[in-house]
Amino acid sequence: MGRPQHATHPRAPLSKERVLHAAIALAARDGIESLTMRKLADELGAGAMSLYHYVPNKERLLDEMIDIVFSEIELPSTDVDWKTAMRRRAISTREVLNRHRWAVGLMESRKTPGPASIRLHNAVLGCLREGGFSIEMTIHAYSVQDAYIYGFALQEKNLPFDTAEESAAVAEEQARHFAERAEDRRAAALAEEFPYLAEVVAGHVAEVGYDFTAAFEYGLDLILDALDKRRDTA
Amino acid sequence: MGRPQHATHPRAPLSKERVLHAAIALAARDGIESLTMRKLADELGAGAMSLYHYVPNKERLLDEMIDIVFSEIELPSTDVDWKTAMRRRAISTREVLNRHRWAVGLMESRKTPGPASIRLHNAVLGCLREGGFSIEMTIHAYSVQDAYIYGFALQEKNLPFDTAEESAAVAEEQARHFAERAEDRRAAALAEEFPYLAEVVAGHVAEVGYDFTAAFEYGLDLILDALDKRRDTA
DNA sequence: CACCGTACTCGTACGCTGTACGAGCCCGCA
DNA sequence: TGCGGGCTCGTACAGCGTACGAGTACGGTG
Repeated sequence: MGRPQHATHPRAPLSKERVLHAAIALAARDGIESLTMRKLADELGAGAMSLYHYVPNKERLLDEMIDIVFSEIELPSTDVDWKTAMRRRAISTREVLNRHRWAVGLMESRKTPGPASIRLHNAVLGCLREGGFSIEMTIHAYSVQDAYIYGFALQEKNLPFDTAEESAAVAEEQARHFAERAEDRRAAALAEEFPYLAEVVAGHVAEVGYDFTAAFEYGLDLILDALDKRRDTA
Repeated sequence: MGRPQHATHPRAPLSKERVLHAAIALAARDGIESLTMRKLADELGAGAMSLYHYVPNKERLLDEMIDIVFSEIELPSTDVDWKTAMRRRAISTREVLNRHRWAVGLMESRKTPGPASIRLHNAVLGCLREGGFSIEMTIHAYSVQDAYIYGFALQEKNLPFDTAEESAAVAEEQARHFAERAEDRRAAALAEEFPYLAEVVAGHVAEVGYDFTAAFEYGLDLILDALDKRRDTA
C-alpha cells in the first residue's frame, strides 16, 4: 500500500523523533502502562510494525524516552557556588519528574543510561568536585542527593493527590470515613489501633493540607546544609 | 480430575499461604517480571486457574506479597531514643529490601497499603512523636527518611554489582574499556568529555570499590543528625 | 443408602501483548 | 528499462491475565 494518498490526508512522514514524542505524549495522557506498540502506531496513523524501523524494540523505545526526560533536567550551573547549583538542579529534576510522571520509577531502573543521563551525571560530579569535595565525599554527596530526589518523586507520584488543597480534601474524606461509621467497629478500631496515623491524617493533613513542594525543599535543604558542614570537616 | 492420586505423589493442598510463599520464592529466583500465573501454578503443581480461588487477581497477589515484605521490617523499638530506633528500622528496611530485591519499586508504588504497611507507618510516626517532634516536623522527618531509604534501595537494586569487590571489578573493566581501545576515538572522547565521571569510575571505584552499606549509613546518619538538630530548634 | 450443596480444580477460550517474517510499494540510479 | 534499498504493514505466533463452566470430591441430611 505504501502511503495512503486517497481521501484521507497524507500522513506526515514517520521519524524517530515523531515516534519518540508521540510515545511521550501517549504515556503522559494515558499512563505508561497503556503505552503499547499498537496504540502508539494508531496515534501516528501507522501500522504497528512500522515503528520497528525507527526503534529496535519496546525496551529501547523506553530507554530513549527516558533519555529525553533526562535531557530536560537543568545541568548544574558553573557560575554559582555548589550549593545553589545543586539546589537548582534538584528542583529542576523534581519539576521534570512531575511533568513526566510516567518516567518516575523507570528512570533509575533502566540498565543502559543514555547520553543525557551520562552528561548530567558527569556535570553533577563535576560541580561537587569543583566545590571542594574530596572524591569520597563527592560520591557520598551524590548518593544521598539522588536517593532523596528520586525517592521523593516516587512517593509523590503514588500518593493519591496532587496539590495541597486536594490533599486536604482527600485526608478529610478519609478522616470522615473513620468518624462517620463509628458504629462500624472496624473503622473505630482502626483509629484506635493506629492513633499516630490518625493524628497525622485527620488532625493535620485534613486541616492544613500537605504541600509537596515545601516538603521537598525542606528535606533538600536539610541534606545540603548537612553536606556543607561535612565538606569542611572532611 | 480432582486430585491426581495416581503414580505421582498427591500434591500438598493449596492454600493462600502456599500460593503467596511460592510467588515470593519464584520472584526471588527468576525476577518479578517472570512471575506469571501459569508459572506460579506450575511451581505448585496446579493448573493456572486454581490460583484464583486463593487470590482474586494478580494485582492483589502482588499487594499481598508486598505486605509480607513489609511485615519483615523491624518495627521501631520503643525502648530506645528515637534516633537509634529510626536508625535500626532504616537498616532493617534496607536489609529486607535486599532480601527481596523484586519488591523494590513495587513497594512504594502500590495503591492500597496492607495491614503490615499501615502498622509500620503508624509505629514510625509514633516513634517520632514520642521522640518530641511536632506534628509538622514529624511529617517532614518521615518524608525525608523514607524518600532516602527507598531511593537508595532503588539505586542499589539497579547498579550492576552487589558487593564492594564486585563493584571494583566492574569499574576496573569499564575503565579498561576506556583506556584499552584508546585508538577507538569514541572511547577516548568519552573519557575526555566526561572527566569527572571517569575520575570517579576509574580513579576511585576501580581502586577501592563501592561499599553500599557504608554509603547507606553515611547518608542515613547525615539525615538523622540533621533532624536531631532541627528538632531542638522547632 | 441416595441426594444435594458447597468447595475446589482446571480445560478451554478470548482479547491483549511484543515482535518475526515476508510481501508489497515507491523512488533514485544505472 | 531494470534493479536495489528504504519504508510500510498484514499476518501469525507465543505468551499473558482471566472469564466461564464443567468436572470431581466431600460433608451433611433425608
